[in-house]
Amino acid sequence: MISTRGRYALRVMADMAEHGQGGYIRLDEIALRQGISEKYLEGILAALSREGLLEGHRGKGGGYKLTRPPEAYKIGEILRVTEGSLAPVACLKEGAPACALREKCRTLPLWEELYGVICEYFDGKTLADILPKGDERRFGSGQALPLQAIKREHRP
Amino acid sequence: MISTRGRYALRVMADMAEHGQGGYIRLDEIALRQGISEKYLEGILAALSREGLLEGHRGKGGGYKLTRPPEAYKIGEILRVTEGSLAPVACLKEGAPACALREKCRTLPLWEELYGVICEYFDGKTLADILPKGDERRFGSGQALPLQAIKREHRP
DNA sequence: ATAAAACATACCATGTCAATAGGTTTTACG
DNA sequence: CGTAAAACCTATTGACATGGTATGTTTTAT
Repeated sequence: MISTRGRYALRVMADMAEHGQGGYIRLDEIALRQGISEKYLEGILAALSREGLLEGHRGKGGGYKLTRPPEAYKIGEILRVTEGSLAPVACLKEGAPACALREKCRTLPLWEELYGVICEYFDGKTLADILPKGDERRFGSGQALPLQAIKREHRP
Repeated sequence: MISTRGRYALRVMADMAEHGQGGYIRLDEIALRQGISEKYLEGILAALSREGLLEGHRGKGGGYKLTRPPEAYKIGEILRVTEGSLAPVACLKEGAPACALREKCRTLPLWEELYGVICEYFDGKTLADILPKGDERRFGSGQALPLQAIKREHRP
């Protein structure tokens, strides 16, 4: 199951895409809007920042901002950073101890296929897909360069 | 994430389809073959029995057996009985407290669609789909139970 | 110099999971 | 009958994750 960590992350990223005009957004502002505990949110944004999905700026006037246009964030990417893994069963997680019955297991193929379905689902959608229709905010550079390519990549 | 409860349930149902010839199979036999704690398995089989997916018979010569042919068990059904719900997020579970931001939530449609994908996946497969190819065991033709044969088959 | 903000670390309360323990009923069979 | 075999039932445990809190430290604009 997807925990609040990943769900909050998605909501917050969407919030930033909607409310950020290219400038930094303060954490407490986001927490207030989304009804999330400030301190708890800190840990989530820290992880997203560490992995480069967000850029944090310290000190007065600081905050966080997106580093890419919404179309360039795969939902799966955001969830993996915050949830760790999207594997539906423990034995498919990275670093999981090899199952002794692996070869005989009747259900392993089932989980593997489901894992594929889930990844396809989450990697086939971007942050832009969960924004209100027509919310095409211009970002810093505003270059169209990667946009169509990205869209084509994920929307066959 | 699917816990061991649901995963064990599937493996055990498959085991019973493979090794039961219409007769009752003792719990400890299954636990041994599948490498599952006997006592833990008790609780799982009890639930499946309570919901009518299995029939339990007490006393000497008792055990469990399937109540239908494998094709008639949807994977989703087995998992729901043992896992409780297949909802990918807490807010979609039955009896979950209504989310205050439900109407504004950017991510709710995402979870709802995923929930649909998961249900489709699990309800589109049956127990027969995880059995070895060509394993069309007769049911109801209750031949005498070859328990010794089973034991010999699986003890190296 | 100061205040605002991100960043970092440790802690806690709760709940679930997997497993175990110790019993009670039911049933076949000699 | 009596007995052993089996399912059934209830409670407890230890480990772990989750969601959240507390208490700082660094950086930065003014």
